[in-house]
Order: sequence, then structure tokens, then C-alpha cells
Amino acid sequence: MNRLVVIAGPTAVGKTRLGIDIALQCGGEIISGDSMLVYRGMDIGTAKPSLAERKGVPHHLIDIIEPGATFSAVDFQQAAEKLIFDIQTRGKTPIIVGGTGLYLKALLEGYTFVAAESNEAYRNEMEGVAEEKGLQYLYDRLQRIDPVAAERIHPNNVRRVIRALEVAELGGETIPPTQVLASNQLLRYDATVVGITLERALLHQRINARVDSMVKDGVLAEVEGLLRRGIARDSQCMQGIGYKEFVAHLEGECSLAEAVESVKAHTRQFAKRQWTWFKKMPYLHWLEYQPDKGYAPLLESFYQTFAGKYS
RNA sequence: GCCACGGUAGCUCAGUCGGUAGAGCAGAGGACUGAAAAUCCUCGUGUCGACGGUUCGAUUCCGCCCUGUGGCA
Repeated sequence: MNRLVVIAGPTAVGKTRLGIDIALQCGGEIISGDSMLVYRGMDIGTAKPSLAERKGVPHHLIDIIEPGATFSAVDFQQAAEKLIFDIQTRGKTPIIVGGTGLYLKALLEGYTFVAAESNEAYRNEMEGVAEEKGLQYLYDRLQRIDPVAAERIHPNNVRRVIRALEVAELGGETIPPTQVLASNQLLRYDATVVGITLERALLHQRINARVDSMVKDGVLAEVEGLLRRGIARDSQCMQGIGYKEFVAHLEGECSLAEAVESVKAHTRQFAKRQWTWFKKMPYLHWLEYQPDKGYAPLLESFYQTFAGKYS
């Protein structure tokens, strides 16, 4: 049987460590399921595992594009599918470690995306239109051209209104309703999907500590370097938490302390959003990490879940 | 010591020409099919600094006190 392991969970719970330990024990390779680790040169702010931390375990989908480039759920899905096949063919176990809910669902549930590709020029143009004529204007336009999509999208949600328009006006398609698309089932792979979780207050402590050490480790210099290289402030990678806030500070819009606080708050909110994605995966087995009991029980309960699946 | 301006939701503040108050942020929950660490939705009762006075009624006016900031001494 072709094994596939997936480790999900909110940011800063310890996914990286578990993934590497499992890889070492079963001869696995890690595939990152994280939208920000793909960027080269964005290491500190993304808490990218260092080479030392990786302990020789091969990692994929990390450092694959330059900052400023774009990457999407579809890119992830295609790349990950190919990697899973390659790794399994070599007789090893692919281990997906990541916190990007859409990426994981798209891969595991085999999302079929519409053909219409993203078109940056179109998006920029529509953003301009939205600013000039208001969101309602774009929404009205969507209601005329694709009323079904309009019904599911909130008028204030510019991003999705524009994507729906892009699909309709450029691709001549419509995005099928979620009820039709979402199976919430492991249609594509027979995987062991595990989600690490942690008492909220403890996760918040870990987040705060992580952000503080990012500052000590020099995120500021990292962000400054990206800006100096001419990476635009509004580019996709600069929207990452730990980047946009420090850019604001470097541009003199807030103090360092304020930027740090806001990175912490945004990371907390992000963790909450991640939880809501994972709660919707019925096939996911939660592993509760209790720091006072140490790390070993976590590994232990993973193997129980894993054995239950494959024995 | 004097003068000025403040003291209102966890934080920053708005407001009530007297009828017990509302935004942003934070927090909680949720959505999500080619930007997803993005984007968006829902949820706001708090001795309106304390004590007195005027008033049918004060957070709002008056007095006094406490306290913060700035200025003058």
C-alpha cells in the first residue's frame, strides 16, 4: 500500500519536529504544505526549518520561487501530486507538513479547479475599478454575469468577487457552488491525516516567544533586504505575517514594539483560522500536545493512529 | 503652587446643546475551489475617575477632590 502521511495544525504547534522525526524513523521525505515557505530568502519570518533542523531529511516545495513571484493552490496541488508519486515510486513515504488549509484540502480531496488561470493584469484593473466605482459596482457586474456565484460571495469580499469575474469574463466559465464541489472526503489519497493541537493559551505563549525570537534572529534585516532588492510591498510574499507589519515599521508607520505586537496578534488570528479549516476535515485525527508531559507521548499517539490505519 | 487640556469597553479614542453611549484595534465564532500567512462575515452593558450640588432625571451643567500630560513658576 502506498503510504501518505499528512501533519496539519496551527502555526507554532510543532509540526516540523514531528514530521522530521517520523521521516527519520520510516525513511520519509517531507513535502511542505505551506504557502510561504516556497519563497527563497524568506527564512526567519516564515520560521522555515534550517538545514540543521532538517537533519538530512529531504524537504520539498521549500525555496522553489523568488520573492515577488506568485504561487497558487493549483501550483501546489500539481507539484505535490507529482512529488507524492515520485517519492512513493522510490519506495519512500511522503510526509506532508503544513498549515495552509486550502492547499491541503485541494490536494487530499482532489479539488477540480476551473480552467481559467489567474490574470494579474485583470486583477489589477478590477481593483482599480473597485476603487473608482466602489465594490457594489463590481458586485452588480458579477450578479449580471454569474448570479449563482454572486449569491455565495459577500459583496465586500473583493478578492473573490474579482476571481469570479475573472473566471466568467476571461474564461467564460462559472465556479460551481461549494455544495457541488466539497466532498470533505479523502477522495484522492488514502492518507493518514493527523492534526496537532494544543491548549489555546499555551499556543499563544509559543507564538509570542516565536515572534520575539524572530526579532532577535534578525527578521528586520531580512525584510529590509527584500525591500532593498526591490520586492514590492504589495507583492504576494510581502503579505505574509511577519513581513507586512515590519515593512510598515521600516516605512516609519509604526514603532517596532507596535509592529511586534501586531505580528503576534495576526499570528494568533491566523492560528484560529487554521483551526477552522482543520475542524472541517472529518478524516483528520487530532493529537493533543501537552508540553508538560513532553514530546514523546505525541509521537506515540501518532504511531497508534498510523498503525490503526495500515495494520 | 498656578494655567491649560485630559480621565468613557482589555487598548486608542469619538459622543451625549441633560433623557444612562459608539467606532477602530484586541478577543470569540464562522466562511473559503487558481492571491489563502490572503480576503471576507457575525458578535459591543461599560461604577462614562470619586464625592457632593442643581434637576423629574447628570456620563453630560456647577463645586470640590483624586489622577495623567504639557506649559509657567
